[in-house]
Amino acid sequence: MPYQPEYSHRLPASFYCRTDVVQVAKDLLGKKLVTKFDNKPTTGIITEVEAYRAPDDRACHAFGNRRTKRTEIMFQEGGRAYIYLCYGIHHLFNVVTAPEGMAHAVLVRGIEPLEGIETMFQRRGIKPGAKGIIPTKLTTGPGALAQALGLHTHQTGHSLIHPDSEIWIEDRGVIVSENTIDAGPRIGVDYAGECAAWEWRFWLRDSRFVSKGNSSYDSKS
DNA sequence: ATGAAGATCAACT
DNA sequence: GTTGATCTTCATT
Repeated sequence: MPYQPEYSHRLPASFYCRTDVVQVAKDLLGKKLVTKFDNKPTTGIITEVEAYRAPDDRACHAFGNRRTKRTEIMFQEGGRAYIYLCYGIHHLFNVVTAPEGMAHAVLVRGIEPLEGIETMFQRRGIKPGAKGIIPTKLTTGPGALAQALGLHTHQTGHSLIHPDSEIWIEDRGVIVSENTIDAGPRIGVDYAGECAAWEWRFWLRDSRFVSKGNSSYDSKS
């Protein structure tokens, strides 16, 4: 059944705990991702996501329902952060979905910055472009976005629902119709056999803050 | 104890 | 288009 938006609130458990992670991934587009560390809010609209699903998805860390210390978090009830280190450098932020026992997650790959942009530039170690145009590299790509929002592996497992948590997602009432969403294969999962071809990457066609595969917005300074 | 691989990015040529 | 950085996790010895 379709999710009913709630305005001006953290997305509730009922949003995250649905069993169709592909649908949840699409529904996350247009939502507002918020972190508030050290009383510095940084926020942005989610523009690009990928779905991962155990047990049948070979690209998922929990493929075959493999439980390890790292993947354990994905088996918990939806509405938590799963953050892990990639290539020894990048902290990738995922949203855990589905009820307890189903290891599903959505990787957030891009946001359009809204608030706390100064803080994001500082964390990223880059400067604003000419005329105040925000360079897409500020928050495009999962490693970049996590750095801009101050997300780190030590926050893995943190709740997105609990009123005191420092990471959450809001519905601002942005309507994303199906025909403004594009889909394609996930990035960097060529090793995953036939699963590599699944079109479980979704992005807002009209956003600049999308990592690749969208030729009309590539590499414009 | 050891080694291989990885849901990436930036700086090159 | 190619490559180096950098380190945790997991499987194997």
